[in-house]
Amino acid sequence: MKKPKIKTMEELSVAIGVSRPTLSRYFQSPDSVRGSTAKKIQLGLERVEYVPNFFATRLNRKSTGMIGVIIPYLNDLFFTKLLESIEMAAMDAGYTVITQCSHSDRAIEARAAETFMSMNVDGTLVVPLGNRSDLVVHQRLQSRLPFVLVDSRPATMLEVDFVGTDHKQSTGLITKYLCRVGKPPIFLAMPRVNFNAMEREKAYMDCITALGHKPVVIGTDLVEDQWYFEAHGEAVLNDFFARGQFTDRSILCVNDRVAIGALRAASRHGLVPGRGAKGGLRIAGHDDYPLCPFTTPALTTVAQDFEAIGKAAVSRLIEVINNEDTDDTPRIQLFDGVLKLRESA
Amino acid sequence: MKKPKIKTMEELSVAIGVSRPTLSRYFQSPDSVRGSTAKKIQLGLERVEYVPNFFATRLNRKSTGMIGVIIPYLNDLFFTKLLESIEMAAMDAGYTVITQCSHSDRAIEARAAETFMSMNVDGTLVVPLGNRSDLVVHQRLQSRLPFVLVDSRPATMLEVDFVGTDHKQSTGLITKYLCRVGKPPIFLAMPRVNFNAMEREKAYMDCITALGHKPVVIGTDLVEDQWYFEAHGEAVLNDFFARGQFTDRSILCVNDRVAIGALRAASRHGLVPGRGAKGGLRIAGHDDYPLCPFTTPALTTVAQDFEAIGKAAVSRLIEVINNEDTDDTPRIQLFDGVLKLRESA
DNA sequence: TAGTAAATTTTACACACGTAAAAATGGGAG
DNA sequence: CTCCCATTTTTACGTGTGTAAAATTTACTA
Repeated sequence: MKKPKIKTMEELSVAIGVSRPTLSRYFQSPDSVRGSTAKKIQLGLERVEYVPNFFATRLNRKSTGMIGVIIPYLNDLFFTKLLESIEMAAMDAGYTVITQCSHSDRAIEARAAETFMSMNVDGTLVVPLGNRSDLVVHQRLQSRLPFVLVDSRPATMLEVDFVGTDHKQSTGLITKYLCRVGKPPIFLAMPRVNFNAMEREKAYMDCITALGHKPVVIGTDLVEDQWYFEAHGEAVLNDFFARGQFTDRSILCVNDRVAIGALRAASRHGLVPGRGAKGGLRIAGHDDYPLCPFTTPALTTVAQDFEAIGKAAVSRLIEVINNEDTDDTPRIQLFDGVLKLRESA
Repeated sequence: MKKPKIKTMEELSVAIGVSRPTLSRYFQSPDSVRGSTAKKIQLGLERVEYVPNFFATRLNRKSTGMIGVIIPYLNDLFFTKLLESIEMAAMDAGYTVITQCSHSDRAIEARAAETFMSMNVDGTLVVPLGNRSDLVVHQRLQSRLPFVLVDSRPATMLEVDFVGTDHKQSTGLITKYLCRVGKPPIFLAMPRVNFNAMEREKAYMDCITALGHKPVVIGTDLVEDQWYFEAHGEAVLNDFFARGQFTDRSILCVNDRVAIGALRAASRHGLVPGRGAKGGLRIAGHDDYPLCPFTTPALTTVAQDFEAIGKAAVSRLIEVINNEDTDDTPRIQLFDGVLKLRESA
């Protein structure tokens, strides 16, 4: 049974026997037309194939009901989790989410911003590329429409609404834990292109210094392509282990993906990191990447609250969209990390 | 320096001193206006802040230049890789990609389809939810606009353009390899909700039978929530290993995520799977999940060609969009898997 | 320098729907 | 049964841009 296809509301209105504006009102809220009319329209809609035109719908409306989300890349379950929570929250609030991935490319990120502006999205959530982002683009976006920064923030955008993890707290938490159960940890870092990575490195330094230990940071030089975190972790530690260094230390990795590489390096050298391990080697990460429970040994880490961050970002954005913020000071929301003790440390 | 914001092309045209349609033509192709005029417009654009309205732009155009992509869920690096390749290919071809994730929910998937139809996208690429998809929705989508199925296809949609992996070939490849180097493998499957999983299971059965061995399939019952593949793999094998079963067998897992769980189960029981391993235990997967090189031991698997699949899907879709297909028979493109020998088998 | 063909710019209408204001309708009270 | 008020429906115009056809300009030739 093929229903006749109807392209415009106009045609639909003659087909059903109601005026077009009445249909318009019905689609926006079925309650806004008389019950008998609503019923008539419903019946009519069942007999034909019609979908309203998205563009025409939004063209002359004050609000488009869309939220734009910019994500730096997809091949990372952290962003993927975050995005999931954002999309769900936005959907629940009745918004259509348009996600654009910048694929680690500032030009693509800029284009995404342009797209959002031209689409008149009600607001944007942006997870920046790190210091590869074109900050001018972010600034323009921010000055044009409701804007909330998520997960990571450029040093030049401190006066903007932000939702993320309190890295000082989270990194401090695991640093202290490691100090408690073994030798003070060294820090396996990353090339300094990522704001969060830098924040964690700094938090480690502060914490370990405060505890009276000497900080040791390794892995800040670029070894592999910078987005292959696991490869980076493995490569760096392979070098050290090969020279017999750090084989009996606690190693705090800047994030779980680096830690997964670290675990790999350890196993290559016949080392088994763990809490009560004989050698004293311990490896810990940060984020609670979904695969942590399944590594060998299972990775001890600090969990970021993806769920909470996503939800908070969306609700803050909606607040700004609705102009519900009383004052002008930027709202910074930082969520605590939670220790996830497993086997590796 | 704040540039004056200009909202419409009309305003822009008076600001620059050119007629509005001339601007329209300029934006669509700067070459289509006289050089001197183009220069004048360029200069004007540098002095003001203007972005054309996305909706108005597409409203009265035959082609919207957009491609809709539906993905079942994001928390899986396989889909993430595939999506990346699709987005890049589409972008290169000059299309704007709108991605909607169905988040394992048929209602969300249906809404995404609706959105695409109302946006008049030029075509859609859909990776279905498996047998949880609302097939009526897919059918409607397919009958309304250019449509290519990717990665997995419902048994009821065999007469549709499709791009994916040749699971018979890929699974056969690794099955034969395992038979060659050790005992004939058993197959660690999944609850039968996923078309690819079912195809691989069948391919295993056919291949192993053809080789004169008796097929053994485990893990078809639902143990954990069905999208936690790793947990499923671990739980199933834990049971068997605890009973001392299959500890000296080759185990072919339906995919790498399940295999990661399997590796975990092995290590829990003090088993070390591997090529020349003492016990005879071997574990292999399917997909070449990006983390395979970093598991302990590194996972032997069959690689799917994400790159090729994504590109082929996009270029086929564009072909259909441009009506370049000579005949009416659906075009099925299956890519071969490639053996990735690492340590685990 | 005038005339003509080609290229460019304008005019005018179309796109599909939102929405305020005007007209019509329905229901209830007297 | 009639009249009036509250809803609902309709009329009419707005949204920002695409595009075919008409008008103009440009470049070139004779």
